[in-house]
Amino acid sequence: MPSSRRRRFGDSELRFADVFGTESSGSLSQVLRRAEEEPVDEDQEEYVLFGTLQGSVVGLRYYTGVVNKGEMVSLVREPHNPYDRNAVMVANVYGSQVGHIRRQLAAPMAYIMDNNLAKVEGVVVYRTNNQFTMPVHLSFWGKEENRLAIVNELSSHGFKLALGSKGGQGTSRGGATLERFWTVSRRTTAVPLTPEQLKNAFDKLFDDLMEDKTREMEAAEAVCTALLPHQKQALAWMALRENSDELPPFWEQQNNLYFNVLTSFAVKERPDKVLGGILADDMGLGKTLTTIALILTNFHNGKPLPLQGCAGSAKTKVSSEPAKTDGLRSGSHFAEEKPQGAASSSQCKRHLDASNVIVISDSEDAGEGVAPKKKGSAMLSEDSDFAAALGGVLQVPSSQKKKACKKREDCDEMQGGTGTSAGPRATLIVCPLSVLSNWLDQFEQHVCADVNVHVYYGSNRIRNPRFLAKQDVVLTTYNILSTDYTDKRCRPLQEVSWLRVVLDEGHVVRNPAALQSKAVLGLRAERRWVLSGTPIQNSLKDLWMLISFLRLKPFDTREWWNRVIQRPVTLGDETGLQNLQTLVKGITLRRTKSSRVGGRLLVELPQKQVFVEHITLTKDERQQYKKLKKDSRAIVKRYFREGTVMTNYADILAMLVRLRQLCCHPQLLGSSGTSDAGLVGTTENVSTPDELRQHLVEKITLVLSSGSDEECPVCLESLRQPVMTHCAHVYCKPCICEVIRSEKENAKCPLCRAQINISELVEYPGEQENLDMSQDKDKCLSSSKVDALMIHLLQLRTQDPSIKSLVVSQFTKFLSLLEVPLREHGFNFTRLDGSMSQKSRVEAIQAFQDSAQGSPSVMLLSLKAGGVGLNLTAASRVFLMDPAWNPAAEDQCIDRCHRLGQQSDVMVTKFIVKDSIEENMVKIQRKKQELVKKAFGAKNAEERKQSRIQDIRALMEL
DNA sequence: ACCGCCGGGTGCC
DNA sequence: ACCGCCGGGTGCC
Repeated sequence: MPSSRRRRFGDSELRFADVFGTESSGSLSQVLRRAEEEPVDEDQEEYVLFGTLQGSVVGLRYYTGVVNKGEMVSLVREPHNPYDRNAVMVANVYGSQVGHIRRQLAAPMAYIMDNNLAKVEGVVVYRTNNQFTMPVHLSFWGKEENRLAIVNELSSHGFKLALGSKGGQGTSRGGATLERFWTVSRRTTAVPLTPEQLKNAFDKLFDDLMEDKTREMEAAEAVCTALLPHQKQALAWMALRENSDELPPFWEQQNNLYFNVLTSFAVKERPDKVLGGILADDMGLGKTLTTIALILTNFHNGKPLPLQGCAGSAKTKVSSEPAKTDGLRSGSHFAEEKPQGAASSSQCKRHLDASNVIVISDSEDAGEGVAPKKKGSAMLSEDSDFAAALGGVLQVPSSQKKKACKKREDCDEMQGGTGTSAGPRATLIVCPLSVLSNWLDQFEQHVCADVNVHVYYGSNRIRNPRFLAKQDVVLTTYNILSTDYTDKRCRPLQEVSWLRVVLDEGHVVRNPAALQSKAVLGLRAERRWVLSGTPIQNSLKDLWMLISFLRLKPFDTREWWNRVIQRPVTLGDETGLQNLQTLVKGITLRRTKSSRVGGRLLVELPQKQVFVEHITLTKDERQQYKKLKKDSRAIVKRYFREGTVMTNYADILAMLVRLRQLCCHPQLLGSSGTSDAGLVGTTENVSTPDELRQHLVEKITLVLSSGSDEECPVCLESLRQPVMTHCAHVYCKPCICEVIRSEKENAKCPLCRAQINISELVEYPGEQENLDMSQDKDKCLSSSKVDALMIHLLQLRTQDPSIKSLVVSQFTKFLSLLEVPLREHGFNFTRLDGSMSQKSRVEAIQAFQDSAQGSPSVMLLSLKAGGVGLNLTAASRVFLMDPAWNPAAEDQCIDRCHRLGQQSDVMVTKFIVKDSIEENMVKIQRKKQELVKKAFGAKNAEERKQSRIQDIRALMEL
């Protein structure tokens, strides 16, 4: 850049230098991403193509960005440009500025873009040999209602939109006249698909993902559980993905350039490798074990993790912050109860005996760099630390031990000392709290070497990045990750350079606006993995987060994802679908329980049978139910009449809860349950702020104490840290706080648009065990449902006392009520619910899984307690006491025992009260399941609201 | 830019 | 000479 020009255009040059200068690529992505964080980034699914326009890009000679024929460009408004506040900048896929839109056209475009009337997308369809300007093909996308405004604005500046032909194409060809300039080979023309075809295509997305992924790999010696064949395949594939030198999907090498087939973008530098991917195996196929095996086996180029091992210990060493009793002390009890090396050294020996003891001789004379002859030996010989790790057990000559110890100590002085190189060592695993203990269990169970697993959790967690980097594995939760992220001053997880980051249940991260998403995207790592049985939860949009996390350029920027993948696919473009499949295929391994390898089932599970048992209420129960239903209906009817269903949503939910409770047991309603007072009052007769607050606390307690699986209207997930607004709507605390923060003083409730602010939010006081319960013990009445359950349990005990059962309810209070008859009949039982500490959970699970005589035969389980990873295979009977809103939650619950390791056939009994709200719920469940099958996502806020209202009608039979 | 536009030089053909 | 025409300088926003 000549200095005269720099002076001349000083202001703007400088600013661009700031934005683009520091990094060679990706900076614009950040700018774009920042822009997209603003609320204007609505569902583009409703967008239609208004038309196209030929424009020109000027000022090419001032910028370095290049564009090839057919390449897509992005258009970015530059409201602060000193020469023209209408300026529209043009940038290529990698974010380098190419030029500006000519000012005459920039004027109407600025208006359109600033008022969010349309999204304008550019493609440089052909190039002239003009070095100063180039033509750009602009397509205008937006909501139908804005069409007129756009057409008017353009025509007032003398521009006219040409009708867009064959819309949809991400690599938009726009006007038919331009078709001939399109040279990149695209064989198929866009043929819209029917929803049915689309759905099938989505299923197919994961088909054929097995091919050439059947090679097996043995796990490192430190893994002492024998992997099943399909797990060895997954391990081989994962290691391959981590050591891969391949170009990411859609990149091809052409001469000395790297060319992106989809965006036509070419760069000299090789695009960053995408190390990692999505392990999308079905639940129960052992994603956790496979990942543990990966961590231990593939530290560097297929070599195992070098383990320190000075002492004679050979077990997973779990550490967490010292003593602190705030809720959860994951893992610490392992250390307390089983001092290092004591418990499992026998396990280790067993393992070593069974595998190869040649280890030592090999490791001594193999020297450096000898090609591996057999599994294990080479890994050991090439890494003295690892040999030393085993040495503790195998009695390596003491000189070698000492040497290894010394080395380890030295390494500890360096940040993230690895024992072999200066590169990062630690793997960060982020998981939902519910499966955290499962990870610890699995490390404990499957690893027999000295692996440092540090639990980063609890208020006294060690916020020291240097310390964290030195661990082998750091386990934390999404919650901690996002909480830390809000503290700008101390974000240890963000500071560490991880060898590997694993997102367990990765689909929980799907809303790009959520804090946890930002935190996840900010993590630094060489390799990235997403574990999820259901990578696409609701819609294709969900996948973007994951792709973005994996940094699959250029799709980690929302614009390119939308243009090239999401919109073409949702518009039914077959090419778009093919592209999506190629993309997913390249980075995903998915097998289901019914997948077959070489004609054989991947995993043979015992049978599962589901029975529905209809319960008839007693005369008394029926009468009570009828009365409550009549009163509730009257109130809901009134809301419908007044059109205030949404504003009184919490009240309605509370009434529904009461009806459901009554189906289970009258005592669930509590003291107020028997009279009209039990119905929720309106806020009208509440005057003081204190009263209002108290009132809201009662409401939120009523709505949530039941375990009703309400979703947060912002993140669409199950509620996390639920809070209630003054207008009585429930959200995740972080979600609604984020809304309030971004909207400042004018924050409105997303559901009813009432004014809200942070100080007025009412927190959910949590599950309180009803105290009168214990006093009522003796006069505890039974109920039809309780009786039905007891008949089953007693029968089972006579039939075969070793059979274990899960008794599941959403109402923890109901579980407490059930304890009474269980005790009366001398059942030994355990209990697992959300209010329990991590420690007592683990104890409950262990006790239940124990097969010894006299071990508990029943587990009282709250539906949402314990996450997906929970392993309750000791049970072969499941009693679902009450239907859930979300049928998937029930299935998940059943799968906790119907999974790998289950020895017997599983029988599930669902109790449904005849002629009650429960039957209506089942109907809705069924309908929803069909909907999920048919329409793929595509539900916007309004549709969701409508469907909720419809649900209420159906439930109340209105 | 093999353009458009601006402004200075110039002035029959 | 308050025009036309010529040719050099110049050029995104």
